[in-house]
Amino acid sequence: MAREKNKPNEETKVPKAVVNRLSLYLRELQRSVRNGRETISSSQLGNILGITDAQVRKDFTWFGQFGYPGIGYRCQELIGEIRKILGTNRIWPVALVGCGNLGSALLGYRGFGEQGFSVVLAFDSNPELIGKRIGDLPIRELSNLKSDLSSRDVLMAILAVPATAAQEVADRLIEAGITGILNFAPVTLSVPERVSIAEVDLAIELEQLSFAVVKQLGKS
Amino acid sequence: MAREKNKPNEETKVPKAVVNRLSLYLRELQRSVRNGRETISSSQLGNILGITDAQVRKDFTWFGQFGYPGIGYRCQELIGEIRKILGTNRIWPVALVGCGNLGSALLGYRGFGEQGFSVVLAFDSNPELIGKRIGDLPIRELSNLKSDLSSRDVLMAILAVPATAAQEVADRLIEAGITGILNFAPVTLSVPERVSIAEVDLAIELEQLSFAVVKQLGKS
DNA sequence: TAGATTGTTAATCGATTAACAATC
DNA sequence: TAGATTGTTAATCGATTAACAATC
Repeated sequence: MAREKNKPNEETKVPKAVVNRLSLYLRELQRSVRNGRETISSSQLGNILGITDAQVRKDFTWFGQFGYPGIGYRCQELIGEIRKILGTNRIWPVALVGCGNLGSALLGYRGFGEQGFSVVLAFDSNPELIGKRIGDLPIRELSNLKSDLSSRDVLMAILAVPATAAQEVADRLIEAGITGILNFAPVTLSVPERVSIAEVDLAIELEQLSFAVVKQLGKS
Repeated sequence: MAREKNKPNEETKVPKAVVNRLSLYLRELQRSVRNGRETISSSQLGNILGITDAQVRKDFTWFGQFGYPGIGYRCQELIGEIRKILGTNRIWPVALVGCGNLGSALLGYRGFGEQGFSVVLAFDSNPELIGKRIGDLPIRELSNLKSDLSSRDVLMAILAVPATAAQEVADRLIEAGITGILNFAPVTLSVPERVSIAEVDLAIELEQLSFAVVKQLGKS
Protein backbone atom coordinates (compact mmCIF):
# COMPACT_ATOMS: atom_id res chain seq x y z
CA MET A 1 0.00 0.00 0.00
CA ALA A 2 1.12 3.57 -0.62
CA ARG A 3 1.94 5.32 2.57
CA GLU A 4 -0.06 8.50 2.34
CA LYS A 5 -1.73 11.05 0.18
CA ASN A 6 -0.83 14.68 0.08
CA LYS A 7 -3.43 16.36 -1.97
CA PRO A 8 -6.94 15.02 -2.05
CA ASN A 9 -7.32 16.36 -5.57
CA GLU A 10 -9.18 19.46 -4.50
CA GLU A 11 -8.53 22.97 -5.68
CA THR A 12 -5.28 22.72 -7.61
CA LYS A 13 -6.21 21.49 -11.05
CA VAL A 14 -4.11 18.68 -12.45
CA PRO A 15 -2.78 19.50 -15.93
CA LYS A 16 -4.30 17.50 -18.74
CA ALA A 17 -0.89 16.37 -19.92
CA VAL A 18 -0.25 14.78 -16.54
CA VAL A 19 -3.47 12.78 -16.63
CA ASN A 20 -2.65 11.64 -20.10
CA ARG A 21 0.75 10.39 -19.02
CA LEU A 22 -0.93 8.55 -16.17
CA SER A 23 -2.64 6.41 -18.77
CA LEU A 24 0.67 5.79 -20.50
CA TYR A 25 2.31 4.80 -17.22
CA LEU A 26 -0.57 2.45 -16.57
CA ARG A 27 -0.19 0.82 -19.97
CA GLU A 28 3.52 0.30 -19.47
CA LEU A 29 3.08 -1.00 -15.94
CA GLN A 30 0.56 -3.54 -17.13
CA ARG A 31 2.98 -4.68 -19.76
CA SER A 32 5.76 -4.89 -17.17
CA VAL A 33 3.60 -7.07 -14.96
CA ARG A 34 2.75 -9.34 -17.87
CA ASN A 35 6.50 -9.70 -18.37
CA GLY A 36 6.89 -10.74 -14.75
CA ARG A 37 8.43 -7.55 -13.47
CA GLU A 38 7.75 -6.61 -9.84
CA THR A 39 9.24 -3.15 -9.45
CA ILE A 40 10.21 -0.35 -11.79
CA SER A 41 12.10 2.91 -11.31
CA SER A 42 11.11 6.32 -12.57
CA SER A 43 14.02 6.32 -14.98
CA GLN A 44 13.09 2.95 -16.45
CA LEU A 45 9.51 4.07 -16.89
CA GLY A 46 10.65 7.37 -18.34
CA ASN A 47 13.03 5.77 -20.80
CA ILE A 48 10.33 3.64 -22.34
CA LEU A 49 8.08 6.66 -22.82
CA GLY A 50 10.81 9.08 -23.85
CA ILE A 51 10.52 11.41 -20.87
CA THR A 52 12.78 12.22 -17.93
CA ASP A 53 12.74 10.40 -14.61
CA ALA A 54 12.08 13.72 -12.89
CA GLN A 55 8.89 14.14 -14.83
CA VAL A 56 7.64 10.71 -13.92
CA ARG A 57 8.17 11.38 -10.24
CA LYS A 58 6.74 14.88 -10.45
CA ASP A 59 3.60 13.58 -12.12
CA PHE A 60 2.87 11.18 -9.27
CA THR A 61 3.47 13.94 -6.75
CA TRP A 62 0.13 15.43 -7.79
CA PHE A 63 -1.65 12.46 -6.27
CA GLY A 64 0.48 11.11 -3.44
CA GLN A 65 3.63 9.19 -2.63
CA PHE A 66 3.70 5.84 -4.31
CA GLY A 67 7.39 4.99 -4.51
CA TYR A 68 10.05 3.48 -2.30
CA PRO A 69 13.43 5.24 -2.15
CA GLY A 70 16.16 2.86 -3.21
CA ILE A 71 13.67 0.48 -4.80
CA GLY A 72 11.36 2.29 -7.17
CA TYR A 73 7.66 1.58 -7.59
CA ARG A 74 5.94 -1.74 -7.03
CA CYS A 75 4.19 -2.35 -10.35
CA GLN A 76 1.05 -4.02 -9.07
CA GLU A 77 0.57 -1.45 -6.38
CA LEU A 78 1.13 1.49 -8.70
CA ILE A 79 -1.32 0.04 -11.20
CA GLY A 80 -3.91 0.00 -8.43
CA GLU A 81 -3.18 3.58 -7.47
CA ILE A 82 -3.39 4.86 -11.03
CA ARG A 83 -6.65 3.05 -11.62
CA LYS A 84 -8.04 4.64 -8.49
CA ILE A 85 -6.94 8.06 -9.71
CA LEU A 86 -8.36 7.56 -13.20
CA GLY A 87 -11.52 6.04 -11.82
CA THR A 88 -11.02 2.76 -13.66
CA ASN A 89 -10.94 0.65 -10.51
CA ARG A 90 -14.47 -0.34 -11.46
CA ILE A 91 -16.36 -1.21 -14.61
CA TRP A 92 -17.91 1.68 -16.49
CA PRO A 93 -21.01 1.03 -18.56
CA VAL A 94 -20.76 2.98 -21.80
CA ALA A 95 -23.27 3.78 -24.53
CA LEU A 96 -22.46 3.71 -28.21
CA VAL A 97 -24.30 6.16 -30.40
CA GLY A 98 -24.02 5.63 -34.13
CA CYS A 99 -23.75 2.07 -35.36
CA GLY A 100 -22.15 2.57 -38.75
CA ASN A 101 -18.85 1.14 -39.86
CA LEU A 102 -16.77 2.76 -37.19
CA GLY A 103 -19.32 2.44 -34.40
CA SER A 104 -19.73 -1.27 -34.99
CA ALA A 105 -16.00 -1.79 -34.94
CA LEU A 106 -15.71 0.12 -31.67
CA LEU A 107 -18.39 -2.03 -30.15
CA GLY A 108 -16.19 -5.05 -30.71
CA TYR A 109 -12.97 -3.43 -29.61
CA ARG A 110 -11.42 -5.67 -26.98
CA GLY A 111 -9.20 -2.97 -25.52
CA PHE A 112 -12.18 -1.30 -23.88
CA GLY A 113 -13.05 -4.34 -21.81
CA GLU A 114 -9.44 -4.83 -20.77
CA GLN A 115 -9.36 -1.39 -19.21
CA GLY A 116 -12.70 -1.57 -17.47
CA PHE A 117 -15.22 -0.28 -19.98
CA SER A 118 -18.25 -2.16 -21.16
CA VAL A 119 -20.47 -1.04 -24.00
CA VAL A 120 -23.93 -1.91 -22.72
CA LEU A 121 -26.16 0.10 -25.02
CA ALA A 122 -26.14 0.89 -28.73
CA PHE A 123 -28.23 3.51 -30.49
CA ASP A 124 -28.82 4.61 -34.03
CA SER A 125 -31.22 6.92 -35.81
CA ASN A 126 -31.57 4.79 -38.93
CA PRO A 127 -34.96 3.01 -38.65
CA GLU A 128 -33.65 0.12 -40.72
CA LEU A 129 -31.10 -0.72 -38.06
CA ILE A 130 -33.38 -0.54 -35.03
CA GLY A 131 -33.81 -3.92 -33.40
CA LYS A 132 -30.95 -5.52 -35.26
CA ARG A 133 -28.03 -6.73 -33.21
CA ILE A 134 -24.31 -6.07 -33.26
CA GLY A 135 -22.69 -8.86 -31.35
CA ASP A 136 -25.42 -9.48 -28.82
CA LEU A 137 -26.47 -5.89 -28.32
CA PRO A 138 -29.76 -4.78 -29.89
CA ILE A 139 -29.68 -1.41 -31.60
CA ARG A 140 -32.09 0.95 -29.89
CA GLU A 141 -33.95 4.03 -31.03
CA LEU A 142 -32.62 7.37 -29.94
CA SER A 143 -36.03 8.13 -28.45
CA ASN A 144 -35.23 5.58 -25.73
CA LEU A 145 -32.06 7.40 -24.80
CA LYS A 146 -33.06 8.91 -21.50
CA SER A 147 -34.79 5.92 -19.96
CA ASP A 148 -32.22 3.42 -21.24
CA LEU A 149 -29.28 5.43 -19.95
CA SER A 150 -30.72 6.07 -16.52
CA SER A 151 -31.85 2.48 -16.00
CA ARG A 152 -28.28 1.37 -16.70
CA ASP A 153 -26.54 4.22 -14.89
CA VAL A 154 -24.61 5.17 -18.00
CA LEU A 155 -22.61 8.39 -17.76
CA MET A 156 -20.27 7.99 -20.73
CA ALA A 157 -21.02 7.75 -24.42
CA ILE A 158 -19.09 7.08 -27.58
CA LEU A 159 -20.29 9.33 -30.35
CA ALA A 160 -19.75 7.86 -33.82
CA VAL A 161 -22.34 9.64 -35.93
CA PRO A 162 -21.81 11.76 -39.05
CA ALA A 163 -20.34 15.21 -38.45
CA THR A 164 -23.56 16.91 -39.49
CA ALA A 165 -25.54 15.15 -36.75
CA ALA A 166 -22.93 15.24 -34.01
CA GLN A 167 -23.86 18.45 -32.19
CA GLU A 168 -27.54 17.66 -32.15
CA VAL A 169 -26.99 14.13 -30.87
CA ALA A 170 -24.53 15.41 -28.28
CA ASP A 171 -27.18 17.81 -27.02
CA ARG A 172 -29.59 14.93 -26.60
CA LEU A 173 -27.00 12.82 -24.81
CA ILE A 174 -26.29 15.60 -22.36
CA GLU A 175 -29.98 16.24 -21.83
CA ALA A 176 -30.25 12.52 -21.04
CA GLY A 177 -27.60 12.75 -18.33
CA ILE A 178 -24.35 11.88 -20.11
CA THR A 179 -21.34 13.75 -18.67
CA GLY A 180 -18.50 12.29 -20.73
CA ILE A 181 -18.41 12.00 -24.52
CA LEU A 182 -15.78 10.32 -26.64
CA ASN A 183 -16.33 12.13 -29.92
CA PHE A 184 -15.27 10.61 -33.23
CA ALA A 185 -17.11 13.15 -35.38
CA PRO A 186 -14.79 15.75 -36.92
CA VAL A 187 -16.45 18.76 -35.31
CA THR A 188 -15.80 20.87 -32.25
CA LEU A 189 -18.71 20.17 -29.95
CA SER A 190 -20.07 22.93 -27.80
CA VAL A 191 -21.10 21.57 -24.42
CA PRO A 192 -21.75 22.86 -20.87
CA GLU A 193 -18.76 23.04 -18.58
CA ARG A 194 -19.77 20.06 -16.48
CA VAL A 195 -19.57 17.78 -19.54
CA SER A 196 -16.19 16.45 -20.65
CA ILE A 197 -15.16 15.68 -24.18
CA ALA A 198 -12.41 13.44 -25.45
CA GLU A 199 -11.90 13.77 -29.15
CA VAL A 200 -10.46 11.51 -31.79
CA ASP A 201 -10.31 12.92 -35.29
CA LEU A 202 -8.80 10.24 -37.47
CA ALA A 203 -8.11 12.51 -40.42
CA ILE A 204 -6.33 14.98 -38.16
CA GLU A 205 -4.03 12.21 -36.98
CA LEU A 206 -3.05 11.51 -40.57
CA GLU A 207 -2.57 15.23 -41.19
CA GLN A 208 -0.13 15.43 -38.29
CA LEU A 209 1.71 12.52 -39.81
CA SER A 210 1.70 14.18 -43.20
CA PHE A 211 3.35 17.27 -41.75
CA ALA A 212 6.07 15.18 -40.14
CA VAL A 213 6.64 13.06 -43.23
CA VAL A 214 6.93 16.09 -45.50
CA LYS A 215 9.39 17.69 -43.11
CA GLN A 216 11.48 14.52 -43.09
CA LEU A 217 11.31 14.32 -46.87
CA GLY A 218 12.72 17.84 -47.09
CA LYS A 219 15.81 16.70 -45.23
CA SER A 220 16.97 14.26 -47.85
CA MET B 1 -2.67 35.12 -52.11
CA ALA B 2 -0.69 35.61 -48.94
CA ARG B 3 1.81 38.35 -49.29
CA GLU B 4 5.00 36.74 -48.13
CA LYS B 5 6.64 34.12 -46.00
CA ASN B 6 9.02 34.83 -43.20
CA LYS B 7 10.36 31.52 -42.12
CA PRO B 8 10.86 28.77 -44.63
CA ASN B 9 10.36 26.20 -41.87
CA GLU B 10 14.03 25.52 -41.41
CA GLU B 11 15.88 25.31 -38.14
CA THR B 12 13.37 26.52 -35.56
CA LYS B 13 11.19 23.55 -34.77
CA VAL B 14 7.48 24.16 -34.72
CA PRO B 15 5.84 22.94 -31.50
CA LYS B 16 3.62 19.91 -31.88
CA ALA B 17 0.71 21.72 -30.24
CA VAL B 18 0.86 24.36 -32.96
CA VAL B 19 0.67 21.80 -35.76
CA ASN B 20 -2.24 20.14 -34.05
CA ARG B 21 -4.12 23.42 -33.84
CA LEU B 22 -3.43 23.95 -37.52
CA SER B 23 -5.57 20.91 -38.21
CA LEU B 24 -8.32 22.30 -35.99
CA TYR B 25 -8.19 25.64 -37.78
CA LEU B 26 -8.42 23.84 -41.09
CA ARG B 27 -11.47 21.88 -39.95
CA GLU B 28 -13.24 25.03 -38.78
CA LEU B 29 -12.33 26.95 -41.91
CA GLN B 30 -13.75 24.19 -44.07
CA ARG B 31 -16.95 24.31 -42.08
CA SER B 32 -17.05 28.09 -42.41
CA VAL B 33 -16.71 27.85 -46.16
CA ARG B 34 -19.48 25.28 -46.33
CA ASN B 35 -21.61 27.80 -44.45
CA GLY B 36 -20.84 30.41 -47.06
CA ARG B 37 -18.46 32.49 -45.01
CA GLU B 38 -15.70 34.34 -46.87
CA THR B 39 -13.51 35.81 -44.14
CA ILE B 40 -12.93 35.07 -40.47
CA SER B 41 -11.03 36.90 -37.74
CA SER B 42 -8.60 35.39 -35.28
CA SER B 43 -11.02 36.05 -32.44
CA GLN B 44 -13.90 34.32 -34.19
CA LEU B 45 -11.70 31.32 -34.96
CA GLY B 46 -10.37 31.32 -31.42
CA ASN B 47 -13.82 31.51 -29.86
CA ILE B 48 -15.01 28.41 -31.62
CA LEU B 49 -11.97 26.45 -30.48
CA GLY B 50 -11.80 27.91 -27.00
CA ILE B 51 -8.46 29.66 -27.38
CA THR B 52 -7.39 33.30 -27.52
CA ASP B 53 -7.17 35.40 -30.64
CA ALA B 54 -3.52 36.08 -29.84
CA GLN B 55 -2.76 32.40 -29.96
CA VAL B 56 -4.40 31.97 -33.32
CA ARG B 57 -2.35 34.78 -34.81
CA LYS B 58 0.85 33.62 -33.11
CA ASP B 59 0.42 30.13 -34.48
CA PHE B 60 0.26 31.37 -38.06
CA THR B 61 3.33 33.52 -37.47
CA TRP B 62 5.39 30.34 -37.53
CA PHE B 63 4.65 29.92 -41.20
CA GLY B 64 4.05 33.33 -42.72
CA GLN B 65 1.61 36.22 -42.90
CA PHE B 66 -1.79 35.11 -44.03
CA GLY B 67 -4.13 37.77 -42.68
CA TYR B 68 -5.38 41.21 -43.67
CA PRO B 69 -5.43 43.93 -40.99
CA GLY B 70 -8.92 45.25 -40.55
CA ILE B 71 -10.43 42.27 -42.38
CA GLY B 72 -9.19 39.00 -40.92
CA TYR B 73 -8.34 35.91 -42.93
CA ARG B 74 -9.86 34.91 -46.24
CA CYS B 75 -11.15 31.41 -45.54
CA GLN B 76 -10.46 29.80 -48.89
CA GLU B 77 -6.99 31.25 -49.05
CA LEU B 78 -6.11 30.23 -45.51
CA ILE B 79 -7.35 26.71 -46.16
CA GLY B 80 -4.94 26.54 -49.07
CA GLU B 81 -2.06 27.79 -46.97
CA ILE B 82 -2.70 25.35 -44.14
CA ARG B 83 -2.96 22.44 -46.54
CA LYS B 84 0.36 23.46 -48.03
CA ILE B 85 1.90 23.56 -44.58
CA LEU B 86 0.46 20.21 -43.51
CA GLY B 87 1.33 18.68 -46.86
CA THR B 88 -2.27 17.78 -47.64
CA ASN B 89 -2.40 19.84 -50.83
CA ARG B 90 -2.07 16.53 -52.64
CA ILE B 91 -3.45 13.02 -52.23
CA TRP B 92 -1.47 10.67 -50.00
CA PRO B 93 -1.62 6.97 -50.70
CA VAL B 94 -1.82 5.08 -47.41
CA ALA B 95 -1.43 1.42 -46.49
CA LEU B 96 -3.63 -0.34 -43.98
CA VAL B 97 -2.01 -3.12 -41.98
CA GLY B 98 -4.34 -5.33 -39.99
CA CYS B 99 -7.77 -5.99 -41.46
CA GLY B 100 -9.71 -6.97 -38.36
CA ASN B 101 -12.76 -5.18 -37.04
CA LEU B 102 -11.13 -1.85 -36.55
CA GLY B 103 -8.93 -2.00 -39.63
CA SER B 104 -11.86 -2.78 -41.90
CA ALA B 105 -13.84 0.09 -40.45
CA LEU B 106 -10.94 2.46 -40.99
CA LEU B 107 -10.69 1.38 -44.58
CA GLY B 108 -14.21 2.61 -45.14
CA TYR B 109 -13.82 5.83 -43.19
CA ARG B 110 -14.95 8.66 -45.43
CA GLY B 111 -13.15 11.35 -43.49
CA PHE B 112 -9.79 10.18 -44.81
CA GLY B 113 -10.74 10.80 -48.40
CA GLU B 114 -12.18 14.20 -47.58
CA GLN B 115 -8.83 15.34 -46.23
CA GLY B 116 -6.68 13.94 -49.00
CA PHE B 117 -5.81 10.43 -47.91
CA SER B 118 -6.51 7.32 -49.91
CA VAL B 119 -6.06 3.81 -48.58
CA VAL B 120 -4.62 1.99 -51.56
CA LEU B 121 -3.23 -1.17 -49.98
CA ALA B 122 -4.43 -3.53 -47.27
CA PHE B 123 -2.37 -6.21 -45.55
CA ASP B 124 -3.01 -8.94 -43.04
CA SER B 125 -1.06 -11.87 -41.64
CA ASN B 126 -4.03 -14.20 -41.36
CA PRO B 127 -3.79 -16.64 -44.31
CA GLU B 128 -7.56 -17.03 -44.32
CA LEU B 129 -8.01 -13.39 -45.20
CA ILE B 130 -5.43 -13.17 -47.99
CA GLY B 131 -7.03 -12.50 -51.33
CA LYS B 132 -10.41 -11.57 -49.90
CA ARG B 133 -11.59 -8.05 -50.45
CA ILE B 134 -12.72 -5.22 -48.23
CA GLY B 135 -14.62 -2.82 -50.37
CA ASP B 136 -12.69 -3.28 -53.58
CA LEU B 137 -9.26 -3.68 -52.07
CA PRO B 138 -7.75 -7.15 -52.01
CA ILE B 139 -6.05 -8.14 -48.78
CA ARG B 140 -2.38 -8.83 -49.43
CA GLU B 141 0.23 -10.90 -47.67
CA LEU B 142 2.74 -9.13 -45.50
CA SER B 143 5.49 -10.73 -47.52
CA ASN B 144 4.52 -8.42 -50.39
CA LEU B 145 5.00 -5.36 -48.24
CA LYS B 146 8.17 -3.96 -49.71
CA SER B 147 7.38 -4.33 -53.37
CA ASP B 148 3.75 -3.25 -52.99
CA LEU B 149 4.63 -0.15 -51.04
CA SER B 150 7.37 1.01 -53.32
CA SER B 151 5.40 0.40 -56.50
CA ARG B 152 2.66 2.64 -55.10
CA ASP B 153 4.95 5.22 -53.47
CA VAL B 154 3.36 4.67 -50.09
CA LEU B 155 5.06 6.42 -47.18
CA MET B 156 2.31 6.27 -44.55
CA ALA B 157 0.68 3.29 -42.90
CA ILE B 158 -2.21 2.71 -40.53
CA LEU B 159 -1.30 0.03 -38.02
CA ALA B 160 -4.33 -1.83 -36.68
CA VAL B 161 -2.87 -5.13 -35.54
CA PRO B 162 -2.99 -6.70 -32.05
CA ALA B 163 -0.71 -5.11 -29.45
CA THR B 164 1.48 -8.20 -29.31
CA ALA B 165 2.32 -7.97 -33.01
CA ALA B 166 2.59 -4.20 -33.31
CA GLN B 167 6.31 -3.67 -32.75
CA GLU B 168 7.31 -6.47 -35.08
CA VAL B 169 5.02 -5.29 -37.84
CA ALA B 170 6.17 -1.71 -37.34
CA ASP B 171 9.75 -2.87 -37.83
CA ARG B 172 8.80 -4.49 -41.10
CA LEU B 173 6.95 -1.41 -42.27
CA ILE B 174 9.93 0.77 -41.56
CA GLU B 175 12.26 -1.67 -43.26
CA ALA B 176 9.93 -1.44 -46.26
CA GLY B 177 10.27 2.35 -46.41
CA ILE B 178 7.33 3.65 -44.37
CA THR B 179 8.15 6.91 -42.56
CA GLY B 180 4.83 7.70 -40.91
CA ILE B 181 2.74 5.30 -38.83
CA LEU B 182 -0.70 5.89 -37.39
CA ASN B 183 -0.68 3.39 -34.55
CA PHE B 184 -3.89 2.02 -33.06
CA ALA B 185 -2.19 -0.71 -31.05
CA PRO B 186 -1.96 0.10 -27.34
CA VAL B 187 1.84 -0.03 -27.14
CA THR B 188 4.63 2.48 -27.26
CA LEU B 189 6.46 1.74 -30.47
CA SER B 190 10.19 2.16 -30.61
CA VAL B 191 11.25 3.54 -33.97
CA PRO B 192 14.21 5.38 -35.55
CA GLU B 193 14.16 9.14 -35.34
CA ARG B 194 13.34 9.66 -39.00
CA VAL B 195 10.05 7.78 -38.57
CA SER B 196 7.03 9.61 -37.15
CA ILE B 197 4.30 8.08 -35.07
CA ALA B 198 0.79 9.30 -34.43
CA GLU B 199 -0.96 7.29 -31.80
CA VAL B 200 -4.59 6.63 -31.02
CA ASP B 201 -5.26 4.50 -27.97
CA LEU B 202 -9.00 4.20 -27.69
CA ALA B 203 -9.00 2.86 -24.14
CA ILE B 204 -6.80 5.73 -23.03
CA GLU B 205 -9.33 8.18 -24.40
CA LEU B 206 -12.02 6.60 -22.26
CA GLU B 207 -9.70 6.65 -19.26
CA GLN B 208 -9.22 10.38 -19.66
CA LEU B 209 -12.96 10.74 -19.77
CA SER B 210 -13.32 8.57 -16.69
CA PHE B 211 -10.97 10.84 -14.76
CA ALA B 212 -12.98 13.90 -15.74
CA VAL B 213 -16.33 12.29 -15.02
CA VAL B 214 -15.24 11.11 -11.58
CA LYS B 215 -13.95 14.57 -10.77
CA GLN B 216 -17.24 16.10 -11.81
CA LEU B 217 -19.15 13.51 -9.79
CA GLY B 218 -17.18 14.53 -6.71
CA LYS B 219 -18.49 18.05 -7.08
CA SER B 220 -22.12 17.20 -6.54
C1' DT C 1 -11.24 59.36 -41.79
C1' DA C 2 -12.80 55.93 -38.07
C1' DG C 3 -13.12 51.15 -37.07
C1' DA C 4 -11.40 46.70 -37.25
C1' DT C 5 -7.98 43.55 -37.04
C1' DT C 6 -3.44 42.02 -38.06
C1' DG C 7 1.66 40.75 -36.82
C1' DT C 8 4.86 41.02 -33.26
C1' DT C 9 7.18 42.24 -28.94
C1' DA C 10 7.45 41.92 -24.08
C1' DA C 11 5.35 40.15 -19.90
C1' DT C 12 3.26 36.38 -17.76
C1' DC C 13 2.26 32.02 -16.79
C1' DG C 14 2.96 27.10 -16.53
C1' DA C 15 5.47 22.94 -17.31
C1' DT C 16 9.86 20.48 -17.43
C1' DT C 17 14.27 19.50 -15.60
C1' DA C 18 18.35 19.48 -12.51
C1' DA C 19 19.92 18.82 -8.20
C1' DC C 20 20.05 16.97 -3.72
C1' DA C 21 18.70 15.76 1.07
C1' DA C 22 15.99 12.03 2.84
C1' DT C 23 15.39 7.18 3.07
C1' DC C 24 15.06 2.33 2.13
C1' DT D 1 27.14 0.36 5.50
C1' DA D 2 27.09 1.63 0.43
C1' DG D 3 24.13 1.99 -3.41
C1' DA D 4 19.93 3.12 -5.39
C1' DT D 5 16.16 5.82 -5.92
C1' DT D 6 12.56 8.59 -4.14
C1' DG D 7 10.02 13.26 -3.25
C1' DT D 8 10.58 18.01 -3.64
C1' DT D 9 12.58 22.58 -4.27
C1' DA D 10 14.59 25.93 -7.21
C1' DA D 11 16.16 27.00 -11.84
C1' DT D 12 15.23 26.70 -16.55
C1' DC D 13 12.81 26.46 -20.43
C1' DG D 14 8.90 27.08 -23.44
C1' DA D 15 4.24 28.36 -24.44
C1' DT D 16 0.41 31.58 -23.84
C1' DT D 17 -1.35 36.11 -23.41
C1' DA D 18 -1.64 41.21 -23.29
C1' DA D 19 -0.74 45.18 -25.48
C1' DC D 20 -0.05 48.15 -29.27
C1' DA D 21 1.90 50.20 -33.51
C1' DA D 22 1.04 49.25 -38.29
C1' DT D 23 -2.30 48.88 -41.82
C1' DC D 24 -6.32 47.90 -44.54
